[in-house]
Amino acid sequence: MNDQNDIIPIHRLKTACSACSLRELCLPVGLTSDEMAKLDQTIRQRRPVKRGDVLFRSGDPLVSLYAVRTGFFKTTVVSEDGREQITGFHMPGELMGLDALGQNRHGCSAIALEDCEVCELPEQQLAPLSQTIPALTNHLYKLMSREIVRDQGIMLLLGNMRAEERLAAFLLNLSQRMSTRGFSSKSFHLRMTREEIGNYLGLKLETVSRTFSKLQADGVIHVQGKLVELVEIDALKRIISSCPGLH
Amino acid sequence: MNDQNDIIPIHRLKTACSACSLRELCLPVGLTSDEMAKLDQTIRQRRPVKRGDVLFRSGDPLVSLYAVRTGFFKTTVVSEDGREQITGFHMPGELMGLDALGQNRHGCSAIALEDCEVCELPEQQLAPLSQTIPALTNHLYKLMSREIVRDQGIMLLLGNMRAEERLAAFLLNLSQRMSTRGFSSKSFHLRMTREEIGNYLGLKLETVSRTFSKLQADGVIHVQGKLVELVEIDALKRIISSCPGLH
DNA sequence: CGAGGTCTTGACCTCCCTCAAGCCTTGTGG
DNA sequence: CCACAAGGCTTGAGGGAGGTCAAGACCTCG
Repeated sequence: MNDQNDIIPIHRLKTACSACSLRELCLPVGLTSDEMAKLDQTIRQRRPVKRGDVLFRSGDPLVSLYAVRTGFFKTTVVSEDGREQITGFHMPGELMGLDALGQNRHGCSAIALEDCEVCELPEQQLAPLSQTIPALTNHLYKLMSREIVRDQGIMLLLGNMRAEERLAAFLLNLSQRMSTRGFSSKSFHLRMTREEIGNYLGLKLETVSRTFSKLQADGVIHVQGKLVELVEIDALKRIISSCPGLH
Repeated sequence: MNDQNDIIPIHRLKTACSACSLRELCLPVGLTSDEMAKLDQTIRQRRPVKRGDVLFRSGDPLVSLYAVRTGFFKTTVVSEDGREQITGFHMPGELMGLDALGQNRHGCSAIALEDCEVCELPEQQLAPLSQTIPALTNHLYKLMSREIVRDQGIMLLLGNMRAEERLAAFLLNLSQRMSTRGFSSKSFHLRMTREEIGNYLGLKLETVSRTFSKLQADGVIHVQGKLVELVEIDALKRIISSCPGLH
């Protein structure tokens, strides 16, 4: 049936979705190798993005959806008067640009926090591809839906939590995502500055710094610049689910 | 071609999507009358929901998507330790439950703030319907995408704005949505309590009350219990786009 | 008409912000 | 390879926006 897909041309081995180490996290999830081959044909792989580069800007017309292949991105929204809010940090295997499907314009900007590579799914291919791969439609629904759930979680964090809880939740979230990607869940490099962490969490950079110091003094984590080690993960979890202000 | 759809049975006149006053806001947007007829056949209209009733609960398996037909809903997420965050207030024509498509479980709870009616789109019909009405797939993408953009806007509000700005943004948002539905944009009833407003905006109810009083003292609005009149809409807009804390 | 929920207002307090100073890290050009 | 600049981080001191606690007024609905 799909035997022609069992042999992948050597020269594509390194880039094809079907051979990508992220295929279980990224767009191809749940596709047959037949379907994945179709996907491979429409996706432009391994486009490099330099640190600091803007992949797309809020307001730009939607050209493509982007999957992070390597590296780290942040997405930001900006209010009329210029206030910026970081809405997410994005790791390999995560899709960016879903918020643009509504108006065919990006609602946020994506900026590389380090040298990155992205895979590109042209918007024009989206409708035809959805027709030929019904599972993809469904998968995109799921991804968008998960994005909504994620955002709602952040709303809870911003609306209800104190500084220490926010930072603990942030670290645990990073830890969990690192481990999903096969990295250590206990120690990792932060790719973003204190200011960016603070912006994301609705705090000032000084508060982030102070809270890191406090967590370290409590023996819960160990911080050295951008290197973080989660010493007592359970204690971190206890921080977010203990609620002193609750009756 | 679709002449059978030009005549709508009398007994359905009041309930069919094709005759609904919200059809330009709700799911049917952009559908042909042919397509709308198909939609009409799968949607259960006018299911009543009593004030205080829970339409669906976070964690419930996804049965249907719901469109508000009349009345007002809130959706809430709850953290493990019981903290609640209101993630949105929902007016006629708005769809609820999109966040459940990811895991086939609801990620938030929907509670009626007054006696309501909802229209119900069974989840099982979603895939087949998407096949027969390609425009619907696209429309659902757009709705979900818009939800993401909306949530990002709230993140900006929660992360960056002071109490007065949050409340001004909240009132302007309500005003704009009321006017889209043909109601006055200058005065309306708040269907939610001060506590619910505060929870949504990341403030305490006392702060909401105080801020209402201050805005009234400044002559920008007039509040009498749940009745609000926006006296100086431009002044309200100026509040959110003036940023004293910005350099 | 009374009870319970809702709203307002005051007084006080706390958590986080602001401002400031100094240190550390990183990268660049002499 | 070092010097220096610039950005990033830490820490302290003080202040302010909003939270907390409390009391009383005002709905509204059985």
